[in-house]
Amino acid sequence: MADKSAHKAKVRARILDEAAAALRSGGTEGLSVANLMKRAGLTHGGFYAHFENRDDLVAHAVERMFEDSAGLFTRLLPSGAGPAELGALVDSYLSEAAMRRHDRGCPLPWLAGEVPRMPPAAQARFRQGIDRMRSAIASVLQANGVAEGQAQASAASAVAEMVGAMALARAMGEGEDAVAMLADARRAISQRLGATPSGTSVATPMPG
Amino acid sequence: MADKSAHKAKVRARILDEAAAALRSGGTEGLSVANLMKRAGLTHGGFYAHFENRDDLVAHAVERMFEDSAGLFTRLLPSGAGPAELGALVDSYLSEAAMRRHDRGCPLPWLAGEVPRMPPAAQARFRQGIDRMRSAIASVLQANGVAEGQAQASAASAVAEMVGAMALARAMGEGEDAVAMLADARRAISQRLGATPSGTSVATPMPG
DNA sequence: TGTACATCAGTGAACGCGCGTTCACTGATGTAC
DNA sequence: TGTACATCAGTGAACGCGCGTTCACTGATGTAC
Repeated sequence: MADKSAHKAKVRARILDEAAAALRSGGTEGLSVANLMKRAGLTHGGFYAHFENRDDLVAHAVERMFEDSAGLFTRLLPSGAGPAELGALVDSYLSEAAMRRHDRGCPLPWLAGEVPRMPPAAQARFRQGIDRMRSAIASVLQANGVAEGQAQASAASAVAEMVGAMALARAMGEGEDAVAMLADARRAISQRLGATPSGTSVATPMPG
Repeated sequence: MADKSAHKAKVRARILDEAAAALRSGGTEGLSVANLMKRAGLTHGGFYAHFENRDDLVAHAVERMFEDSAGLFTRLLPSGAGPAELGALVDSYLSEAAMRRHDRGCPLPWLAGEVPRMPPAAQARFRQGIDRMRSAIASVLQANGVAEGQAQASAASAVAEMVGAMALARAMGEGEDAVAMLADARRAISQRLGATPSGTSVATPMPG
């Protein structure tokens, strides 16, 4: 019994990983049950042993996708984080490597525009994901002496530019222009958050 | 003959308007030829008298969509524009009304994430559209004394945050949180561009 | 330990449906004489 | 001006296809005695 349910959990995780990857590169409509199951090494009929229906899968896949970016935030912004950690987060989120990785990472630049037409359960996961990103950044700002209201506003602005810059960089074709767009955004965000970009050795003071 | 081709052009424009509206609210995949033609008051077979195929339509519909935001930029940023006009543009692009209008306006917040999987012709229109937005803002900054490199970088950063903030506001459900997100972005962008928000009567100097 | 039975993840054929595209046609309009 | 013909936007039936979902089934695994 234990072996059986452990096996089922593993298969379910495999399906979700494939679904998350497919959603990123194909959007909500680019994900078909038959294709997904084939990629997971199964036949389409078995899908319904793991998920209620397609909408249920999409909601869980979105949750799975956010685990990637939540992981990035948790890893790079431990408690006690300051300008250097914030700078590293911004640089990491907006790195060229992140732009070119299409199978992993934050779902927002790929899917933000589609959220309004997603099934309700998936919409809820997105709202939660956005909120967590904003809160994580706001907490660091507050812990470093920025007033709450200003910290919330600065964090929201930073998240907006991070998501927008990555979406536009990919829309621009990931070439020279796109790389420049990422660099411009990294610099602009780090500057107004008082964060220290990864490459910099001299610390900039956090605004108080 | 003249009457006949004028009629055809009108019908084609009507189809494109409907397609642009459908793309915004349904994405690339939410647009079906049969549905579109019904909305335009025709039957699906007639579609091929106006467009080569579905991809051809999508490319032209994207072009049509950008005409809306290009119009906004041209209207609000005439030659000789300064901080006040720049502030009005930012406020207008990121207004609550713009967020709630789903049938008109800039296509980027809706579709930026889908661009990488669009047909090549449509991708090209998007790249052109992004470039025009950035150039329009950069020109104003340069005309007001900002050095070229800095003007380009600031404009890119502003466009990224405008697109990201609007996409996230809609993804958040267009409620209180979304309204706050728009306000935060408007303030952050205007501040770093040295622009004067519409509601402000005291002018802030443009950074030089 | 050995046997009979229950569970249930996964199979694969089948369903009804909407899709993009094709095509023979209709009928209003414009042209030629 | 009147008639015969050509053009072509638009019609609507039909096509092949992939979709999400259902369902009777199979067969490996876990449980009961």
